[in-house]
Amino acid sequence: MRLTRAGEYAIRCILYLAYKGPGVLVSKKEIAAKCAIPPQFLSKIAQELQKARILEIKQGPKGGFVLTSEPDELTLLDVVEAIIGEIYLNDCIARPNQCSASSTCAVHKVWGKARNELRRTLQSVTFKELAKDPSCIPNFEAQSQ
Amino acid sequence: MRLTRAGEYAIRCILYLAYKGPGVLVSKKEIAAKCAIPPQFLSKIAQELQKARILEIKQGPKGGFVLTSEPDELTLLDVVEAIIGEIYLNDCIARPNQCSASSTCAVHKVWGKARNELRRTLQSVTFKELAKDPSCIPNFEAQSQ
DNA sequence: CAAAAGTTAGACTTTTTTAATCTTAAATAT
DNA sequence: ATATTTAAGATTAAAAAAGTCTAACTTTTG
Repeated sequence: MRLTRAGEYAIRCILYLAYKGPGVLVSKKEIAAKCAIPPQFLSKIAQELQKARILEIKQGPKGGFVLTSEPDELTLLDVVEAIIGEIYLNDCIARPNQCSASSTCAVHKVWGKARNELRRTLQSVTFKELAKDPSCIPNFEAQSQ
Repeated sequence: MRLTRAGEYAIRCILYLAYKGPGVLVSKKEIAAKCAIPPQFLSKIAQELQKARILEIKQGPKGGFVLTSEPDELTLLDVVEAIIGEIYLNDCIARPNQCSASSTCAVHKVWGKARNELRRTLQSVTFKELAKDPSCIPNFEAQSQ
């Protein structure tokens, strides 16, 4: 019942990009260093984020990542689900057809409610708000480049 | 971000015991069959539930498990946390000292809030209520013993 | 246009976690 | 005493997560 490390990295990466501002290109190297993310792993994460149209990857020298979505429209939920897929808290809710229990089951209802609340909470926070405080970026204070 | 199978099994097992009533001894074999839980795995789960003082194990012939807690005081959260430990939704919140970001970080606050909501939701439901509807027990309808 | 710098994409490996099973031992009703 | 039932810990198997490697592709710049 934990967010994966890939999910945490994705949040940090987008937080950093949001802090720099949408449209600003930042090199992978810089992001990896500032956010303490293994560079190759960051590539994979960025690919997923690009698929979700959250950022764009620019190749070649002077390449890097650019935030394409608006920080005030981009939520924590968007980024988390781009990486780990739609959030479900248990398998029964995720695969109702495989579960022998009826959909009216009381336990199901609780997990469904919990899931909705969690998604709503993550959706209520935008990166515009989050980027006001860059303290969640591990090496934010460190020398640039 | 999913409940483990052990957690699901634990819920079913307790649901079954709660349906039978507190103080009623039910054999492991019966529970395993009715709740579709591998018998040996059920043993391990029961041991954890005993440690948490939710049920008691009785050995020997005519042995089995007895629910020792009151169904109207026993919550989903109690059972889930007995098996998977205290719920945390991300590592930063679970191990704040290992996380380099400050505890005042905005991202942390959101995850902390989400965690509290989730725990509160699971805590708001007792097994007395849940046991009214046994449809979450896979083979509930099947022939008894 | 060729070389250098930077990134991609997918396969592969390692590590960790989860799930389940096996084996030997212990408890207890009859 | 014995048959039944469960315990406890070791072990194995399977699945998921985390990270790395290799070869190829893009793009800037001399």
